[in-house]
Amino acid sequence: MSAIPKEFEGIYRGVSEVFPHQPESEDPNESLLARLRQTDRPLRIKFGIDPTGSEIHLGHSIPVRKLRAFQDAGHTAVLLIGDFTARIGDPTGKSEVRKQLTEADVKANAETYIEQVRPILDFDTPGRLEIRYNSEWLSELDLGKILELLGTMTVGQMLAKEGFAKRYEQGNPVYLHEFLYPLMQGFDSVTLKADVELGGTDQKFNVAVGRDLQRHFGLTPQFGMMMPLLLGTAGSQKMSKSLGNYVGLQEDPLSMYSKLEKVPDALISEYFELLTKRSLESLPDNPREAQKQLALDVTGQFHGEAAAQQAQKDAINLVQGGSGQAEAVPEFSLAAVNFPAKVFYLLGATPLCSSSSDARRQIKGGAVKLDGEKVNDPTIEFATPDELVGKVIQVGKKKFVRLVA
RNA sequence: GGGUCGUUGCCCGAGUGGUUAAUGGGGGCGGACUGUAAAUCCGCUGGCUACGCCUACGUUGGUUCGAAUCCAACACGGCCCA
Repeated sequence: MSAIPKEFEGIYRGVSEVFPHQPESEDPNESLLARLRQTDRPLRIKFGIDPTGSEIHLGHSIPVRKLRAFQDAGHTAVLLIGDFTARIGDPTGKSEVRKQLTEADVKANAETYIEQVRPILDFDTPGRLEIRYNSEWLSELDLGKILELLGTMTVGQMLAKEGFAKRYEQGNPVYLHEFLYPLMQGFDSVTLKADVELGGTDQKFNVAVGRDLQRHFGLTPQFGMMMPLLLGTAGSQKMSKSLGNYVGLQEDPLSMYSKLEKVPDALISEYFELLTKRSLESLPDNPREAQKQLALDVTGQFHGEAAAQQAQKDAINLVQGGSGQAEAVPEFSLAAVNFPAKVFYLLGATPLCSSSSDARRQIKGGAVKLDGEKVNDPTIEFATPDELVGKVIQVGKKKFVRLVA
């Protein structure tokens, strides 16, 4: 991607591929730059997200941030909530079929998603944001229309999709209704009259189908703008909730900061590029310093600078043993615990451990501290909440909770 | 529709009647070390206020003192045939 004019740097930052891509061309259908320069109206930038879970993470935030960059350049962000498609499940990247969700699940998830992206997008400037649900048109499709969609592609073309081909070759099931997914996503682009569709690199096929369908329905095909998949905090695989290596957008400032300040060195510059506006030349040489600035920057985006600063102070205090000094530690109400309570039971009740059995293991593993003092015996018992109120309990180096009445 | 093989814990994948909550790997978590990183080493990785009890190997029944392991039916999937 050479010679991006300064005015479009924000739009092109961290992008791995744009297609079609004829940078020399002045044809607004072959070059996104040409389109951006020549357009006489705000472009419609589509990003779709399927509400398949209740929580989204930094990986999802990348295309959303890109939407924001387009908004800031005067274009219209079209945030598509795939409430209909969520129920089929995007086969992309899956080695097996995703389980189907109920309508109620999907609806509940969709509502939280909008709240979660609120800090990123411009919700206020008129004309800059459009939120749509694809059940609006997909649930209306009749068989005739569906057949028309199906008729635009051959099985061979479908099998060109990496995921399908691989599963098919490995003898894993590929269901016919999965073939509909790329077509539905493409039809979304038709309905929304998208000029550009954003997505992770794994979405290239689906976005390309959108182009084909738009052409089929007599529209100008959209551009595809693909972004790298964010690697998870452990550094080896893509960020994903099921792999447990994610940073959720809803996490409290301290957890968010704590996770980000220990991302592997190898990921620091990529995180900066994809999650912040910092110029990569301005990053400090000292990786420790870079981690801190990264954590501060990203946490600040979601919680405000003051909260991020506080999280940094708290993180330092907590780790250096001055446990009680931290202020913005998330609270956990002891009202949810029956007394007398043993530590492991108490800990199992907090979000720090997944179960009381897990809590026991963590204690045995030497991971647990109460107000900075290591807890060795899982069966220590507290008769009443009184002696616990105000204390900070922690598991490992980045999970803390303050006990309150 | 017929034949045949298969269905194991987050994932992959061993296990073919009795120390099997189930080998191993991946992933994750924790500890040591370090820069709260990486690499390396070590531990943990069903549930239960728990020295015991409960639930687990597609589902439901059956055989047996005893089954993830044997039998039957069903469900789902792969391959071959139609």
